[in-house]
Amino acid sequence: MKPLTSVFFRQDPLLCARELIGCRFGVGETAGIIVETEAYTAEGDPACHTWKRQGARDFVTGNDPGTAYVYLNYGMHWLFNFLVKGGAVDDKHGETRNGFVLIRALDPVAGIGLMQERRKRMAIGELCNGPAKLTQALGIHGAHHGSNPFSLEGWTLTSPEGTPEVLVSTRIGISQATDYPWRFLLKGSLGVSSCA
DNA sequence: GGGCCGATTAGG
DNA sequence: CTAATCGGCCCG
Repeated sequence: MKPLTSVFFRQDPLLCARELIGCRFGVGETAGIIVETEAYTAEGDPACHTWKRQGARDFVTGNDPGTAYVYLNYGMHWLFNFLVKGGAVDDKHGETRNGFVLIRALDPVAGIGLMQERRKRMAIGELCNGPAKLTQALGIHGAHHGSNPFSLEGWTLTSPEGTPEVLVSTRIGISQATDYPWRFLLKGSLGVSSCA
């Protein structure tokens, strides 16, 4: 139940993605428990934007850990990531990298009426069970790209109560590096985007 | 400038 | 199963 700070995003993206499971993510009057994440690493990961895009590589070098990386997919869907920069510290552990954590699904816990309004009165189970659904439900869009979530009015991120049980699987919806087990799920949650 | 391809979603 | 819809990248 403690507020996370940008220090949380100074660690390896895989650890970060795993530890975000069970955290409460709030934007304005809406909030949800994070139940599905995916890690992407800035180097050695063909599925990461940094693999092809100079702009993504510049984003990593030019921004602080925790910065929001928001991008438009299929010309219509905003997807939300946290920038993770483990590379600057903790070198002794060797496996520390830079990258991103994609938030793929939430269990809605607050502002459900507003979420339904934004999501065309969709059923509760369909409000945040996908990476583009949750940005719509929370009101996240391109204007948030590059901003620091911890300085945005009304944004909160707090650690779980207790210790969540986390499941691991391969990432979905991509065509490169489909065998990396870098997708994390809250055990028992029905809110995940698909499979499980 | 043109063609192609997405970290997706809602609706037949 | 497919349409929707647009920014990046890779050519030429």
